[in-house]
Amino acid sequence: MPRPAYSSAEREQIESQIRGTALRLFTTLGYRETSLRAIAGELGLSATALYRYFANKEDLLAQIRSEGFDDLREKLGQVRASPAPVTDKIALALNAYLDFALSRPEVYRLMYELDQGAFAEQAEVAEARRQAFREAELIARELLATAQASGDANLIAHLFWTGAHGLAALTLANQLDLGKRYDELLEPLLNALAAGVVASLIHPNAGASHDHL
Amino acid sequence: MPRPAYSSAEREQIESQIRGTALRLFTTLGYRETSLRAIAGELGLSATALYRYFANKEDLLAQIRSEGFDDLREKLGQVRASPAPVTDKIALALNAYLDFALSRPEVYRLMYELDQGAFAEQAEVAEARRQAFREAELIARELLATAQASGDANLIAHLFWTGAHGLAALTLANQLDLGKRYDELLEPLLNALAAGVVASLIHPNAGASHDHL
DNA sequence: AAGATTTAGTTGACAGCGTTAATTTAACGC
DNA sequence: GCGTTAAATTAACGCTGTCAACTAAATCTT
Repeated sequence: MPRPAYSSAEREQIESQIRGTALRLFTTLGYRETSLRAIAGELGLSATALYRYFANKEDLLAQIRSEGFDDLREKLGQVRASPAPVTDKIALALNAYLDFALSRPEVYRLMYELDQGAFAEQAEVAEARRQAFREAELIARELLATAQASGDANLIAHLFWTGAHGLAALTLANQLDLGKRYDELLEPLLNALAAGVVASLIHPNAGASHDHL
Repeated sequence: MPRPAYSSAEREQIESQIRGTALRLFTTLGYRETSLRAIAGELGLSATALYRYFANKEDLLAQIRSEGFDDLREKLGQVRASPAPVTDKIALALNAYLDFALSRPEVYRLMYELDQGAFAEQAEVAEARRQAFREAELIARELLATAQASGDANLIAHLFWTGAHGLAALTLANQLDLGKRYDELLEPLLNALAAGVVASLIHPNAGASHDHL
């Protein structure tokens, strides 16, 4: 018999090392500016050796993305499982989401902002993302049940997700003109978003809420 | 005296042609996959000739971005100037925003999703973006004045912008799990967002609106 | 008419990229 | 030591953005 292949444990460890180095360089230099040669060099390998573990550079990125969505799901899952009153969980989840995005900006950017649309999202990534979204949906469902209100949990989750991503993306892109008022504005923004989510629960089909004006 | 330089009109026309070709190729192939040689080739020029009109590829992108924000500003400006009741303008502006993003997806992507953070946004682009944002702020101000309510127009505009971008970005990235229910969900989503914006007007510092639960 | 001067554009080259094919090195059973 | 198989390397390909050196054209001055 021939030289044995690495055990799946060994293999997974090597893959994890590569992912780790890649992520660190992606974070430092950006995805496009990081070369396979640089990643491999840090590990004492040649660039082409990486092809034994990843189909290509894009596949390496996909694995990092999936890991990111897994982490996000876990964070949201913790909020869902927390003993906090259900009514607070939307705001808590928003905070968790923002926390995640801001504490690991390049991962978040990689998760959302690259090449999307030009190529179809890889199935593995899409699945991880769906599972993370699922957590938001479950919180919405719990909220509906507790409030004994009728409403579309999926719609609420979408509103949540939309607002959270918008806030995270613009913050990361430095496109919120908050300037020095950053801290004073971020919290009201979060609260207003949470209020909007809750409002959509009470009046799922409400228009511009002319009853308030 | 020497050979005269192109008049600024001629120059602007050439630059505009380059931008147009570049945008078309960016839209078709994506920014990274489009080479300067390809752009120049379509115009019957050599790649290096482009350097007479743009400092580099990134600068070419910046000009396209600026144009995009200019167009967005104009669209929002039309909503602001429209004879519609002020209370509808938030929803109308959201629609205009989404319209813009979805009708020119690659431009929108270029405006928001590339390299941001790694490098500082170019001043020219930042200015165009601020002016577009200004339109949202002016609508918010008008809304506040008409309703004779107190509130932070800047905060409202940020909430608007956040929601609009989140919705646009996720839609473009195909990351809204709307599936076949797309049409049924997009409108409620838009309405809920608009309601959230208005709600934040009435209670600028409201929490998770416990008075509703 | 003949430079001189300045702009516009081209040609050629460079280092670096992702990726493939061919090859070498290493680890095992016989 | 041999065959066999896996792991990793080396060499190469075509491509990229960009720079330096050059040519072509157009105008003014003499």
